[in-house]
Amino acid sequence: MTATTLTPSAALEELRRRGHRITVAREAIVTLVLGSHEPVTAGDVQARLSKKGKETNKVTVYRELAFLEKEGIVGAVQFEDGVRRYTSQDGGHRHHLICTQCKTVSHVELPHDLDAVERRISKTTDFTIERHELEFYGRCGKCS
Amino acid sequence: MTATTLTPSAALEELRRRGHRITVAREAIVTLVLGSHEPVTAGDVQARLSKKGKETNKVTVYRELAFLEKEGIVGAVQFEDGVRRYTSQDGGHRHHLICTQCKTVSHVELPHDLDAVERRISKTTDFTIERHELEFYGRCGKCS
DNA sequence: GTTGCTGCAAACAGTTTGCAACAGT
DNA sequence: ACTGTTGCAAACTGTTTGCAGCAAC
Repeated sequence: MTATTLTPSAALEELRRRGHRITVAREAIVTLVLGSHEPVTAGDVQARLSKKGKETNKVTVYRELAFLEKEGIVGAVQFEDGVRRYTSQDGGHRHHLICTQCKTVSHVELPHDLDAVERRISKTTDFTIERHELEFYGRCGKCS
Repeated sequence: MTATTLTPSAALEELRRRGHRITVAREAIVTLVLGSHEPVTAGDVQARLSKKGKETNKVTVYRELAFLEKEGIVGAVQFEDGVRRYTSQDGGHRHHLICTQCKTVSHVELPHDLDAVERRISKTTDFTIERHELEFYGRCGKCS
């Protein structure tokens, strides 16, 4: 459900509707993150903007990414290097396949997600699950 | 399999057998981490040592934890705050239940772990899974 | 013209490194 | 006495905060 792809322009329009300003930096960052297939770090974002001649202060990048996350435009994940990564949320919840060699991140979607596992935990503990985070570490096709 | 509990003294003996020295700091840190039921950060370790009157430089704590991980005495995990945590590895692989309110971490062990899920991924992708990391975020019994 | 957004400097947390002194064997 | 281990200072990375100026509306 709600697996519709959020385009950069739709996202910007939604932000404007909510009373936020559409600045050069905001537009560039929204476009970049929503257009990327892998989760990107603040550093990635700044570097890619810079490569396009759009120099942006890193503080602005951090603030903008936090803002977009708060507004629900992008999602955030964190792997074991402890660095925050941002990504589009198309297609709902994803699990990550992280190559320990080349560090590339790809996705899998599981048909029933972890429904069975979560049901079992609800039954055996008094913990109320809100969400989960699942990453697989190993070797991608190119590195194995 | 190999769900035997590793006691601090057994761990220290093993380290000595491998030719490492048993120093005051090493003994204290091994005992502390293996005796803790929740994963602990380097900061936790230093604070608890300090509370016992065993002041230890934080650099030593970091180095010792890294050493113990390399030697396979303790395991490391990282949640979404990006802080490294160390824990005993008794009972093999664990999944974490992290309360978003009180930050307490507890464990679950799943009877067949994620075997079915991993088999499915092996079948549908060319990724070779070495291990996985699964955390559930939500509310613990006390906080719900 | 408001006021949200940006950039700079500076602070901050967690972690790592270089090197001299020290302590376990 | 050898050399692994420690502690101190200092660097380093990722991230956050305070504040004055700017730019989107």
